Amino acid sequence: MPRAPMYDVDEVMEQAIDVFLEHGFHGTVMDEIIARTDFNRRGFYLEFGSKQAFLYRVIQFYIDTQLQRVIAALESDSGVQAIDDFFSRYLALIGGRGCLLINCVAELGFDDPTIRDMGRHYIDRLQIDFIACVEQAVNHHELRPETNIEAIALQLTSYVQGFAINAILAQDADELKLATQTLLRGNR
Amino acid sequence: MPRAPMYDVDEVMEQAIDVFLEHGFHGTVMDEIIARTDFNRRGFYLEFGSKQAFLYRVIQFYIDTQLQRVIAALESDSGVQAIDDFFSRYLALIGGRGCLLINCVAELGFDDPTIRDMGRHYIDRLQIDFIACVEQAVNHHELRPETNIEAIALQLTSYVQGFAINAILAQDADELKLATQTLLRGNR
DNA sequence: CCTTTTAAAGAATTATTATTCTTTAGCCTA
DNA sequence: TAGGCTAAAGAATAATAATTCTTTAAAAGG
Repeated sequence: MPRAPMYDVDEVMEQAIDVFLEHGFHGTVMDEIIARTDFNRRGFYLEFGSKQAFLYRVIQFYIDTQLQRVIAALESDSGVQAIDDFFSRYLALIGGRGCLLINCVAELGFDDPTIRDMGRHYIDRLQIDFIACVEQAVNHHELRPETNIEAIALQLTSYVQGFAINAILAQDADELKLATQTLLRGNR
Repeated sequence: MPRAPMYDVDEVMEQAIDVFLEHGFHGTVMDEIIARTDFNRRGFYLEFGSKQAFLYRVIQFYIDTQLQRVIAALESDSGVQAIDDFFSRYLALIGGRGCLLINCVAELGFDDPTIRDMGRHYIDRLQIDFIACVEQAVNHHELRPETNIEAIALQLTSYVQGFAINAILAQDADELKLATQTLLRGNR
């Protein structure tokens, strides 16, 4: 029997997310991936085949774990509270780092259909979940009955992308948090 | 007297904007810049020094001409009409292409302070101009007096970033336009 | 405790791409 | 129209970075 691999793929994914968030896809060099994830070059190519295939895996992992956990707030709970939860979790996720999926869409989206599709699915899901939440809120009399549900949901979906960009620009996490509070308060 | 250069720097800038929008900074190779702008390698390095210095010039040009023209809607006119104008011009600018500044912030912002500063100035200016517009709208009784001016302005600023991302993902310009109309209608 | 298998480490290679250099030829002036 | 200057074109070089290869050694089973 040969020795077992020392790296845990999930852990490597987590580490890779940080690296790609810092430098983007093309800005990240293999040397840094190797240095900052705990596995070796040969293992890398045996497991993933190429840097690009690796990126796809990392993004999918990011969606399935990080973003999934945030969106879950919208799907488990419901109404206004769910939306508050969502934004509070989302801010915690992207604060000081931005969103890997949105960054990759901005960097590669025009050229790369795979990434564009991932982005579209994510946005669609967000929109659908927001609609359900706002609908619930109306039903529970948390929002006025004449509320334009689709429009409000679309606003919320847009905020999310806006935050992802702001997270890169904001000096510190607090600034972003404050902005979010101001933004959501105004909507009541 | 030597022969005069054949290229017009402003024209080169316009052409370069398209290339960088398509492939991002690192994804754009010099060969394509040379092929699609009408000037030559030597001229390029004489004029700009490096690909990175060139990017800065192109972004600044993009801000000073394209984005400036759009933001002007907020500064010349005023009130709700100005905001409508702004979004209609902005959509025309980014439809099917996205926003060069936002893309560069997403790709390089974490690593590159110069670009981060450009992004911050842009967002700050947007926010200030929106505040002035919303204030005017309240004064002219286009919006209710209890309107939370800062919060509404922040919402609008966020939409702008959200649109920039959506423009990359939307199949066609119409989809984006429709979404925008829905979004703004809901806010009245 | 030796053999086999393959993981780890990192050196070597290859590919790509930014930058520089060389050649050619156009334009202006004298 | 000849000469000098420099723009255009693109070949050559240098730098960087992705991928592959080689060596070393750790673990499991006999």
